[in-house]
Amino acid sequence: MLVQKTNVALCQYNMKVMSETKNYCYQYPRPAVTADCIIFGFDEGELKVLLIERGIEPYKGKWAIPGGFIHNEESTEECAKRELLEETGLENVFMEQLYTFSDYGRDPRGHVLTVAYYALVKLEDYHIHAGDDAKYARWFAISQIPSLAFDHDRILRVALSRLRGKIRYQPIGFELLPEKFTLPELQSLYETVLEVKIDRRNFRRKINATGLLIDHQESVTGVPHVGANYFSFDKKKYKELLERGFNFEI
Amino acid sequence: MLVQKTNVALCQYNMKVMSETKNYCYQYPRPAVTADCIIFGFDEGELKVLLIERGIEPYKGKWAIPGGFIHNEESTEECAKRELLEETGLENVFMEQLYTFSDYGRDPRGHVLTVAYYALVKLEDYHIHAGDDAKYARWFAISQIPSLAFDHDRILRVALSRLRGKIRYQPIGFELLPEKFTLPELQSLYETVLEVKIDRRNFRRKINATGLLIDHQESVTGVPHVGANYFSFDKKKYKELLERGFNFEI
DNA sequence: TAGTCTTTATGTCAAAATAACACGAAGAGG
DNA sequence: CCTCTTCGTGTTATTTTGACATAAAGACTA
Repeated sequence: MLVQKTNVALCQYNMKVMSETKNYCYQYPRPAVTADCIIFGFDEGELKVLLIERGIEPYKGKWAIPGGFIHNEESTEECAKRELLEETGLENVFMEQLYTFSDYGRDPRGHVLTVAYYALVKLEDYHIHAGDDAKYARWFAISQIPSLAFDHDRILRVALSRLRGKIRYQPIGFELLPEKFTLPELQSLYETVLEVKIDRRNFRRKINATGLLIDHQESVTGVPHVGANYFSFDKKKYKELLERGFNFEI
Repeated sequence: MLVQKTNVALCQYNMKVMSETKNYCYQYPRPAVTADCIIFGFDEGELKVLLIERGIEPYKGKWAIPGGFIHNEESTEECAKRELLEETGLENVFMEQLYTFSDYGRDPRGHVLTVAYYALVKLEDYHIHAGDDAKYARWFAISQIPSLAFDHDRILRVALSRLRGKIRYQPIGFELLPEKFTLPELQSLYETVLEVKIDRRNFRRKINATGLLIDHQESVTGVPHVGANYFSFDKKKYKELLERGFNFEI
């Protein structure tokens, strides 16, 4: 009788646990899965990253890369896009998978596998949408990143190295500039990301050689010197060239 | 009393389920996680891939990329290495993370997230160790790959495109050749992987310019023509140059 | 043993790409 | 109107690339 009573209590406990907190049971252990997204921006000659301040444990109060656990039946890419939208209000930005981090011990809550993405945003777009969660989100210049939660320092380093490697061989730099930009801006972006100094004339020659910039015949005004010309990137032409085996390279 | 009896039965069932088959319960659903590995080899002027024939459902009888579910507290990289060892007996080969696939619906068993890796093996090593599971594993030339289980066709395409992109900018081709190889062999590898024809003299000039080949002053014998010289790749020197900012490029 | 066959190793030249370099013009502000 | 700042442009020397042909060596055969 005692046994039976114990069983019943245990059973009720099991039921409660299963129905309220642990509905999802598997034969083998599974890591939890998150998608995190390093969001790069470029402003005032500086490469920046959007970080959020954690409001809960673990690492409460620390800065971290935005991200979160995947929902049921959601792919990591959908998750990363959803998180980006929730955190910044941004949609339809350049986003690409970066790397998957799965070391046991990278998260104190247990085994957490994180698929990291990186996004490149035009800060002009961001200014319009910011607001909602803005209290907890902030742009940091690359040179002024605080120490981050989890292994996010490492993720950021990987993202930076990917960005540096990729910007030379694919026209992703334009994703960080306004729709219309000047050649000095573009050059400054390359110099900043790659940490090199480039000769202005040689840079222009190379860019022109691609034939992928549309000249808007329109200049910067209100500056105490001759205003630079506005250009935009010819995405359509690039796609055509791509299909014919063209390789972008700066 | 009836309720109580029912409860007890249910409880016992719960206990059984939890202890025997579903020990691992979580508050939110989690995808299962696998690590799969595309194993490339190069032999007789052909790029090859090691596939295994599935012995169980789903896709029983179909060819697939080797891989499996991660164990408790295991990282995906450890898992990929373990699977590689189990399937082929190979250790200490070049292996790199490729991409993570997580679309719901890519596996009929439910939500399965796969972190794909690719490995480059020297077939001379492989011949020594092969045996155990060899009945179910087979090398396929890239041009003769059958249709594969799950979304493994897609994974293979991604791996091929990564290999093609990377072989030009990093010295990974050497991982596919024996320790000592000839320049004609190396050229044939590049021609095969990149699907281009390269001028022999220009190729040699470029390779020599890197200064990364060690000449073994030793030639192929037993061929009805002048034997090609053996070289090996100077890994130590490459690492030194890397740290000084050197960029490998063919 | 001389001839044939196959594949290796090598150098030059023309064309293209890159790196280095300086000055005049335009706009704003004092 | 003078000054300051940054934009836009062209030439030359150097380096890199791509195209191309011939002589020598080893094995087999007649």
